[in-house]
Amino acid sequence: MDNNQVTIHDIAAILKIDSSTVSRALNNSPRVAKKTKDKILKKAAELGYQRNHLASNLRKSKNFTLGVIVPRISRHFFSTAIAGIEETAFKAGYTVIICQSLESFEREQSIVETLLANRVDGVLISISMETKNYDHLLGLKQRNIPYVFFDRHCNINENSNVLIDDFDAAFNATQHLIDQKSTTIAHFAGPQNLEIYKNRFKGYKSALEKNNIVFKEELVFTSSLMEKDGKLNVQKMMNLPYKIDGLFCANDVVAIGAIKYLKEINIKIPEDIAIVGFSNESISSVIEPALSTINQPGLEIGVAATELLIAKITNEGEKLKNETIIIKTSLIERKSSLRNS
Amino acid sequence: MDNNQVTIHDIAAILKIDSSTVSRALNNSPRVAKKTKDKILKKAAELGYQRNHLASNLRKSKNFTLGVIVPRISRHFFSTAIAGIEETAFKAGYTVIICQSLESFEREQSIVETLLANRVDGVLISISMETKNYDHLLGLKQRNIPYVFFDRHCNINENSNVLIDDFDAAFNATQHLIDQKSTTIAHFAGPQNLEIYKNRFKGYKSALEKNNIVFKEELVFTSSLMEKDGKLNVQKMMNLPYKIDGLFCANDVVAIGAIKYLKEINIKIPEDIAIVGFSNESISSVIEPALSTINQPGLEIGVAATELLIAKITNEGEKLKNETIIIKTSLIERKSSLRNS
DNA sequence: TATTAAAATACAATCGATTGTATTTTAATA
DNA sequence: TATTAAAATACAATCGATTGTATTTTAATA
Repeated sequence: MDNNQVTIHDIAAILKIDSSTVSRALNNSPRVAKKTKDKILKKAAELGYQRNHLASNLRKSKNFTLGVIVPRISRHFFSTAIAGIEETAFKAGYTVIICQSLESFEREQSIVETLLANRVDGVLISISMETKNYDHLLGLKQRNIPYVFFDRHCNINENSNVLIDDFDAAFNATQHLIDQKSTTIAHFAGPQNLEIYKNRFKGYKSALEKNNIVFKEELVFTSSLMEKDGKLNVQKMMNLPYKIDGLFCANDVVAIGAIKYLKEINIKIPEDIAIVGFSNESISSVIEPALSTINQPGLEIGVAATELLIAKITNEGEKLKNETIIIKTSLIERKSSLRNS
Repeated sequence: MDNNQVTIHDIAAILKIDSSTVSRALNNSPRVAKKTKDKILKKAAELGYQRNHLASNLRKSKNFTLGVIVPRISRHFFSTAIAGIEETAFKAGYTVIICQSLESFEREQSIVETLLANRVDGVLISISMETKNYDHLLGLKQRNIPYVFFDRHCNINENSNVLIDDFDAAFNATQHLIDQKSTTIAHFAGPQNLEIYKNRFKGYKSALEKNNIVFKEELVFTSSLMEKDGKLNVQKMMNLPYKIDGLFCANDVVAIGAIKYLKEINIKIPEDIAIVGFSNESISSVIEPALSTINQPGLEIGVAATELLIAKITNEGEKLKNETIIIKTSLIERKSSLRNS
């Protein structure tokens, strides 16, 4: 099968030298004389030697494999994050196993089990909407396998995370709606067991307070943020005795659902109601009116999370302290919220 | 590091039995007595034994790793294909290395090199727009590493492919435009070095012929099918001395670009010009008017390609003949082309 | 019961690289 | 030149599982 793969033993035999010296030379050990090293490297290049990672990793009892758990690969944010993860991991010599929870807690649990069975060296995780407890991550802790949350993290302490400042972004989004003369602003919130949605909610609330707008519980509609939820939320919203003229959505998908339905029932965006979403999915610049949203740099988040994870794996001995990295977001102002232009 | 991982030797020692017997029992070899097998499996379960794949694969000199080369992970079609690939590969015990060519031939070449260095057991590839020759795949052939093209294949024979019938789909799309009373139909074509775009072009042409519409070279605009190309193509198209009332685009992205610009210059879709795209990206149902398109089932294609590749890897001895699997597509009729409703 | 074949198990080498320890070679100093 | 320390290299075990061959045990038959 592996027909003519060159090994260190082939090189050793040709040069009449021990394979341990060849190994050390290829790893640039100071224990090998410069002259010998050169000779070995030259011959290795000549024969087209390529290290057998299986053997190397077996000996070092390291897998050079990372597990990645995301809700859904095909979401634009996650696919760009994965691009960053793959690239960073690959450069550092790691292979990546990508798994989708599909927002199911049960699936997420079994994925963790499988990753453990595959002896990953570390895990990147963005938890599902159903995830409310974290016992399924204990196995990782027990086996001393480091993990880093990205985007959808959890609220237990002593974790490493790569996040955006959801509170801040939501605050800015809401403030923007207020700046555009919205006075009665609704919020389509995500599952409140997830920190990110909790913080987006808080940011919304805080912006209202700061502008002396009374917060009304009835204006908050919590759902799984699917497109259909956008329609359902709008229907409920329309039954309220308020003239709602602003809407901050916890993601773009639910905002798109809302826009589609609002147009159906002939409500003008942004004149009657100004809307801001969250995440900058690619659909958001295409819908009409184009959706204002928070840009969430997936690639950058993926890269940072992977770098942090690898640092944790590598410096395991020194017990790298837990770190939380915050990646900057920005508000993209589009037609769905711009009343002045 | 790997603190308390149980090995076959641990089980062997406890049961006072040889590790080779333990290995055979765990692999359900007929050489081990049922009674012994049961004893071993029970103890293995009790100790939470998990096979060390590194050791196993080293011995079998197999990597259980597949390489995947796609132009861009974040394209909806590819991200869903990857979901299918990951899942199928994982079930069969394979890990997947995902690489993006980003439509660059140079990058594609170096990716193949890296995959070789990583000793993948097989490769799934959807070639870049720049790829015009296939010498970079010779290394795979030489080392007897099977590969399967999916979607973007190439025209050299003796390959395995999982494709859609681009000709047929394009024919149907064009026929649909004709059925909707289009008489002068333009085509936004993709790079003609790629078979898929060649076939889409041919399908378009064939539908015209069948309906006795004279094919005009000037109505074909070839580009890289980016969004900006949509605008550029429309500008060129508008300078022609024809009243174009139908447009078949080789992908959705260029169609979206076209629609956006056509709206800017106040041309009515579908009344003035009916449009059909290709691939069913998620943006296509969101644009207004919603874009008619060809549904290209990414997940299914990914699954089929992976199954075919693994079959080729597994039956290497028997030299599985090259196979081309065609996955069914369907025309999704939306507002951008429906004049009758 | 003795003999023989078949079944079950043990032995030992192996996949390829790494690494602690032992040995040899080289260079430095008396 | 003889002695000693340092540098370079060789030896050998190891990571954990697999697999061909040898040996032992069991069952079948005379």
